[in-house]
Amino acid sequence: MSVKSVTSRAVPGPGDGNVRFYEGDSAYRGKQDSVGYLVTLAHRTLSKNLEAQLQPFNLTANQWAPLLAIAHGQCNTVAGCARETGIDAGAMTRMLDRLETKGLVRRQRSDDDRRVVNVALTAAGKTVAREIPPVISNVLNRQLRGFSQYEFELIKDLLQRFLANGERPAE
Amino acid sequence: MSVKSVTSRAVPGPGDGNVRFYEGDSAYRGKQDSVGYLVTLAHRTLSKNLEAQLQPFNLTANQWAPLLAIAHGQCNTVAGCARETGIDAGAMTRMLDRLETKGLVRRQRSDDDRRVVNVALTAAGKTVAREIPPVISNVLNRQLRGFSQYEFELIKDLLQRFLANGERPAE
DNA sequence: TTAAATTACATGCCTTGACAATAATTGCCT
DNA sequence: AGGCAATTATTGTCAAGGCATGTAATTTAA
Repeated sequence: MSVKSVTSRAVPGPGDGNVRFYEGDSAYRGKQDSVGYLVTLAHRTLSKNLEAQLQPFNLTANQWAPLLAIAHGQCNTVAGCARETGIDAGAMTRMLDRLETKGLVRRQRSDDDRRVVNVALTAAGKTVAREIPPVISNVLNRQLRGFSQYEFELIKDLLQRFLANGERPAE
Repeated sequence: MSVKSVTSRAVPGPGDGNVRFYEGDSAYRGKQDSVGYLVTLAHRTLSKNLEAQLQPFNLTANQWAPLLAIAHGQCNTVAGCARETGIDAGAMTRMLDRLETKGLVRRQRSDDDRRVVNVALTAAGKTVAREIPPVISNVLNRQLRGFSQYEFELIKDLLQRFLANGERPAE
């Protein structure tokens, strides 16, 4: 299902693309009026809930993503996993330190290219990677309670555009 | 403008409230399909852009919020500001340490209740608090480029519901 | 009026991420 | 071969937040 058909590009208002939602001096009325604040809080709540449900697996809210990325073959090096999950390479090195300490990940210097460190899941890591997707799904579904299928597509579309705008460098 | 009239509660689908958007085993197809991932990335991008624009003020992406909360009289103690901004009290102590170091905030033990530390802006803090709202607004408006007024209300409504679902304790 | 519960703040420890600097390696070009 | 640029991984430093603990002050309750 595509939602593009109902976004602003399809239904452009008179001043489309130049609407000023927030004005400098008056700012906003309250916290729940600020998209920024809402995004921040949404992120925090989600992390908290993920963390709670992942506790039986001894995983934090940020550790499942790289784990699944490796499991799905989306990356097999430090830099690759950093790119894949969108975090800093240095942060990924230390993330893998922690996952390795927990016995979920194995690292080995590549022979082909000795700059590269190859990353793979251990047996325990594979087991966890098999068991966590339902947990993640449950948390997400829970936070989406009351959403229609249409609204589900809608929030993704709006967030993607918010994100894309943010990544475009300031002119 | 209210958006409630187009949300799922007003237009309930057949299985409203119990839609499973993510299934345990198959998880999701890609990163941009995960609302969680999108929320995380939206938050990261926003922080980055805020940080860039606040650089002239020697402020980080997280320091403007408590500053404005104090300026607007929404809090005047450590615990109060922690509640107001939704972060941990210990984290707020250290946040105020940093703001105090920068000369933007002043702390003084209360005489009425000596557990309490009263927080206030310095002259420099007041100046900054006056100057930053336009900066915040610009960043938010930029990330909302292409949004119609209707979509602006929509994303807030959807995020609020996502957030409210997340804060409701698991039954 | 004591004892117990509560509140406010601060601190320590941990995870996390960004940025910058560094070292090693590789590829390319002359 | 030598030089140079790009890539890879790691490390240090900083900001930040969560949780648990500790301490002092205050409030509630017995």
